Amino acid sequence: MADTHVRTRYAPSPTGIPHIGNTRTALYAYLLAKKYGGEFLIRLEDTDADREVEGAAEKIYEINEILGLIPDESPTKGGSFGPYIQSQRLEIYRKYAQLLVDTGAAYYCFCSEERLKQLHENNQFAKYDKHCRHLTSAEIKKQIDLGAPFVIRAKMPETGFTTWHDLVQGKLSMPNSEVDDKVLIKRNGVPVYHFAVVIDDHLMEISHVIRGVEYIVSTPVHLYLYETLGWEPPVMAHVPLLLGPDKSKLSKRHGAKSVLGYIEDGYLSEAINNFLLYLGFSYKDNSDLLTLPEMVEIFDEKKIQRQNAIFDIQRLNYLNSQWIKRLPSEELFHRLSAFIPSDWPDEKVKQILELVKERMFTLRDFAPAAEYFFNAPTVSSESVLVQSGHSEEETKKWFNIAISTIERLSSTFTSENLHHELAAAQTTSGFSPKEAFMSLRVAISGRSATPPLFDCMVVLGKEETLHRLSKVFS
RNA sequence: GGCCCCGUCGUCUAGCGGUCAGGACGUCAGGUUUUCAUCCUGAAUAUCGCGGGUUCGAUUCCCGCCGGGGUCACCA
Repeated sequence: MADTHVRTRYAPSPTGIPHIGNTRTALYAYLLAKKYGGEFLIRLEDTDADREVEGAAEKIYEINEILGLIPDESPTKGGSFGPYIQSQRLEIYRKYAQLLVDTGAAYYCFCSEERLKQLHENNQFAKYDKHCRHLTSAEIKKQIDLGAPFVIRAKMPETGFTTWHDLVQGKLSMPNSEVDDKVLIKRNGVPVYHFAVVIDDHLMEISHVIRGVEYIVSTPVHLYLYETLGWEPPVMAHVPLLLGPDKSKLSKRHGAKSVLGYIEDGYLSEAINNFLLYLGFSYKDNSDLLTLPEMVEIFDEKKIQRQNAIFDIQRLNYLNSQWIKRLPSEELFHRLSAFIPSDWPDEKVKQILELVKERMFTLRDFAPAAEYFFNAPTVSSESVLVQSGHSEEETKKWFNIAISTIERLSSTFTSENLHHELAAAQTTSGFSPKEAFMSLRVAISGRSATPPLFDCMVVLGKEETLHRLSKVFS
């Protein structure tokens, strides 16, 4: 492979926002191209205008942008093999379709939709009966002259096998008798996927076709087209599917979101990339945190699995929590902006982030964990007494000691000093450390689980800490 | 149903004729911590889908079965 110039492509259809399994294929295509110093491009396969969803293309580009899967050539960026939108290449396809008809590799089919529908009703698994395959040239001319609508079908070989070496699946073989005479050009003159991919992949000099295993069965048609056109076919790499927890194909039903959905849920692009890489791939123990450039480095197409992988959110959570810890504070702070109220002061958020980030699995975990720093919680004296394990009288006394201890700390309101002074006070209070500090914790936060108590007090500030402490029994 | 692909702990996987079948996530236990989380340590979890072969020896090779998946559009 070292002697072929590698060019891969991600060829989505703008029929919706691609789910995460789809994006994994894009990742693999990107990694393969970059590993060999080649190009990665995006081509929009919009040959089915009816299914097109407005804005989908933009979302697709956005996903690649977010993950860093930046194309060298694309509809928006352009390139010397453009246009990269199939609906703008219709003339090109027609030219080659005509060529195929002229050389006898394809033929006109005048069958009505009703006839085809009938065929399907008779046998839902039936292939086209090749009715028009044997039309005489006189019959064809007559129909054409009549202005009869037609489609162009591939004249597939009827015997033998189509065999090829798949980069991830190994040797693959299909009996030609199983292959349908696929429609290449629709009645409206627009090519069908099978035709457009072949033409474009060749014209755009794609060296490796990376796509999901659902395309394995249509590969014989593609290979037939390459052969009759006299073109060298690209290397085929059919990657496995992503399955839901119930082992069925990942779908919306499983909450199969797009990358955009995961970003909204507070997952970092780094973690998503990392997660996607390890789903159906192996590198060490599949838990290393890898950046995109590092992935390019270690990527090995031979290590792509052949079995479908089940989407496991727990692993994504793990990877995300690790990336949250690893990201520089400033960067993490920026990513957090979409997940917090805009009126929370930056400096305070940053302080809290340092305390909270090792407790976060997603960016969404921050706001609930930081909320009480900004809005004083309502704390009942009962909830404090539960923690203190002493009578209200004794607890009040301890709180007064704590309050006056804190008041004595002036310019030295640090975690270390608080710890030192309050620990000393606690020793003579008759309260155990747990009783003493858990009651204070609940008093200032309203909860029994928070970051280290004294750190919280520092973030709160002396005034606010005293205020919350004295409020409990007032 | 035809054709094609796949089958190692719950999950992602290592393994490429002789291994105590290894790691990671998750789970459980312990340690650290005034709490939670992190972190550290340890443990459990796979008769390698089943049944036949081949072989001195099969998770590794072959066959059958079973199970799962894909596909059979003028959708991609």
